[in-house]
Amino acid sequence: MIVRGTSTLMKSRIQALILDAARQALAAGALTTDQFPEVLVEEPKNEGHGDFATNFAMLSAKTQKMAPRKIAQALVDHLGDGDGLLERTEIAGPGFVNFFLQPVAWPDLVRQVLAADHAYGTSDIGAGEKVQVEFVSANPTGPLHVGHGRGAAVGDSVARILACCGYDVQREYYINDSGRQIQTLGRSVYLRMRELQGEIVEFPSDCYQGDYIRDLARELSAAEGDGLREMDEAAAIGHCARYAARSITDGIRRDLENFGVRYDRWFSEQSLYDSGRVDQCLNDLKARGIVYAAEGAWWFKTSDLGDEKDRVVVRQNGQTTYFASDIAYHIDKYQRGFDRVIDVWGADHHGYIPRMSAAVEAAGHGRDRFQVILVQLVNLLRGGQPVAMSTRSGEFVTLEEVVAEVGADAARFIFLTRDYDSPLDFDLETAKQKSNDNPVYYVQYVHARIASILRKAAEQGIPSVTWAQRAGERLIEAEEIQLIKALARYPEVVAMAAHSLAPHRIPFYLMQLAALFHAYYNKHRVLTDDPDLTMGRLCLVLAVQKVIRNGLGLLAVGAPEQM
RNA sequence: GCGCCUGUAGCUCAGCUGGAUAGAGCAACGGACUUCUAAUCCGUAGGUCGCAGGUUCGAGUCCUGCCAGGCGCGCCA
Repeated sequence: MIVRGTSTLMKSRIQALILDAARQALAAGALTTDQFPEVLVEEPKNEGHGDFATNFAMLSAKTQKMAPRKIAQALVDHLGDGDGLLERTEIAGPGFVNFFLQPVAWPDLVRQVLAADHAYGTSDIGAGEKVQVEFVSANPTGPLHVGHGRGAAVGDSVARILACCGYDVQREYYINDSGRQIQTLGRSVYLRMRELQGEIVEFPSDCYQGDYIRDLARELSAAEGDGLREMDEAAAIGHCARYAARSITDGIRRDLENFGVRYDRWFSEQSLYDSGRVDQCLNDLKARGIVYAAEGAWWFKTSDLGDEKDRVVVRQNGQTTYFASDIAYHIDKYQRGFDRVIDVWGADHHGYIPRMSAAVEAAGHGRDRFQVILVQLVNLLRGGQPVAMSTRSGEFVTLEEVVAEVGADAARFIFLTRDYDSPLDFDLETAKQKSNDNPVYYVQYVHARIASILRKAAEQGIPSVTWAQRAGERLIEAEEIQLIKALARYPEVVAMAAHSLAPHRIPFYLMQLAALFHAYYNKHRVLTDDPDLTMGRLCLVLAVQKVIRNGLGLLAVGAPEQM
């Protein structure tokens, strides 16, 4: 793993030392085999256990056929000091080797952070792999609600994290602008228009009930009501459908932009039909016997590929199902050259995964190239009380309303401060609070506070913060070393978030870093009478500020200069 | 009935893919502002990691079986 700007990062240096010691020990006959496990280095929770520790000896016990503590001893006996990096080592517990670093080894990391700046935390672990992240993809039949907001925050953040780690990422929104629901949308608008024109119409319960349908009807009526009256009903409904879908899609795009989310591509489902790719795909699958006719319909043999039963792709009435266009869509994704496709779905769609995976596999792509992030549902609360949400009745709180009430930063942070595998209670009152119940401000406050220090420093005649060895050497307080260690961890946190598609690691890391900073701030002054000490501390807090900014950037949350 | 997700402090949640004495915030209690922003900090208290087995040097983490909650199980999307 190459982590830019941190190739001399402590952990990898320790790993190298351990591996080297193991080889030396083997050469000296102190070990029995070169079957070494992966060298795992961790930071012990307990400070008494050193700066780093490895469980190499325990993991090797079986293959080496030796007692763990004896292996540990062999390692320690052949360990170099890493050019003065190590102060001492010890063997502890069942066979841990604990490493204690020279305290002076840490401040240089501040220099590295400052030098890397925006690039600190970026890496090449993605190696340019082409990844597509498709998220939200809500049907253009109504405005986005909070659940979509969670999906948007997760999808966008995953994309940012992957891009940060050297993946070639594309964000895409799939517009379901075809099919029966769009017809229903058109009919809903059409009927509301006739209502506006004074007709008494019975509005069916399976039509979209929300007020936004009336708004659309009003707009359309004002713009081209006359023309529509002259059309026959079917043509008018079709026209209404296209108008409404386009208008709602525009609204969705605007809401997402206000939420900090931009897509590289908006992909139309209808375009798959227009270009004949759905038919082409079905014919191809029929030719291969994967799609077969039965009971007057066409079925996909998903049961051969792990699904519990076969699925219909063309109904008895000749109409395709959504599954049919989804197959064509996903095949198209791979044809566009993506090595990996990530779909972000609401948890209520989880039953769809086996058949989609089956389709991807049938198209000749490995299952590891298709990943679904299932985002659990959002319970919207106000002051602890559930807020009624029902798409059917049209009574729901839209994403736009939530963003207007609590702000995009707070909303995004809350969405991302929970594992998407867990359901989320989103309390509007809590989200508005500027307290520690609402950690986005806690983290942003660090950035603002440091900005304030830097302004003050400039007033006192220190216009720029520049690293100097003798200044860095003054960073010896325990809180300072702790802060630097936290900074050192950042690139790994990002890499891990990318590897396990776990954006929530970023906010948790930032909260931890913020806590260390606030504690430091309360205990020590940055601006002192001692120029070297002051410069050393300015370097440190500037490095903290940069990491906070970089981290918040992965969440698309702002880093304010003042609050 | 079957499948997926969840179950960790009073509440909301982490727990780095199996490591050493399980953490944070809120709420509670007690402290700290003539100082670079108190949207902050320090301290106290709070636990049978849903339950029971199993795997091994070692389990909140992995496997099995239960229990509870959420979501799904259509020729709907």
